[in-house]
Amino acid sequence: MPELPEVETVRRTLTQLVNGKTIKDVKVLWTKIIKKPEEPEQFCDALRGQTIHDVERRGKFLKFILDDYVMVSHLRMEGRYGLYDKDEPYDKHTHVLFAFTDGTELRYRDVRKFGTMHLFSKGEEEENLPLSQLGPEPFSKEFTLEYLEKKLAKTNRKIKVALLDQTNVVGLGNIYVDEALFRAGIYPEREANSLTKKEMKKLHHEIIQTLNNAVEKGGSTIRSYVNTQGEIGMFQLQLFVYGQNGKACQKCGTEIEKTVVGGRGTHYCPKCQKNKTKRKK
DNA sequence: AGTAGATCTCGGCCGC
DNA sequence: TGCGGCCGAGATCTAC
Repeated sequence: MPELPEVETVRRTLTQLVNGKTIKDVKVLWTKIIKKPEEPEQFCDALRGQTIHDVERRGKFLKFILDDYVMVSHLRMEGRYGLYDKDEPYDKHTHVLFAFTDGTELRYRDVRKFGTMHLFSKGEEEENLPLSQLGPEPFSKEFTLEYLEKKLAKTNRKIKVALLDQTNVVGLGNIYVDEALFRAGIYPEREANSLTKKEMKKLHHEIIQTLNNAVEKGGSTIRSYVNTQGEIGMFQLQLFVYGQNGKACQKCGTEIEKTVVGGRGTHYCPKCQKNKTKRKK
């Protein structure tokens, strides 16, 4: 569920909470979360004594920059980080604990246990999975209109499916892809290569805008949001279509519909996002 | 090479 | 109260 804006919000908060802290010990209670190295014990051994210098983001992944390593962490659906006092009890959904030398503890909670952590020697993280295949950041100068046009022109996949593909552009998940398509007025099942130049331009703009608005909102309203459990809060933009099925479209009043596209629940306004798949002539 | 579809990760929750 | 089975999001794997 956390997509680029949520991950960015978590990153900003995390950075304020853990930068400069030194790891004294690591406990892994659910080993399947640790994907690299293979032995969780090696994961713990490597991290002991390391100082966190920064927390960065690549797509939906968090990167913890340490002395000699980079820990790459994906929250998947329900992963959360929180800073606690080491003596505070933890619940059954807490799977990884990073104890710092100052008596605080960074804890990873994940009800579904879908999240992942990879530990790389510094400098090796970008050239290996899971980061190596990722497309450009939507806010970067690489993500130009021309780039998007080129990518989408050579595929007849449904536009929603193409946008969820993180090798094309990173950051969009099921929520913001529906929102961006709504804002751009594009039917989610349109073949990517059928988009007109004008639609392409609008879409490119709305991808950036949708994500940027969400980041701004998260950044300004809950800059350092930590709930009473010490957990870092996530934010969600006011949504036009996602989860709004059955409700009136905020732009035209038509009822928002829900279908399945590429196996994903898909929300759209049948009037604002007309199906123009069959273009005449 | 590109892509559709399968697989994998689980606890919550639904219905019986 | 128990339990089989489905759901969901995203990355990755597999087969065409």
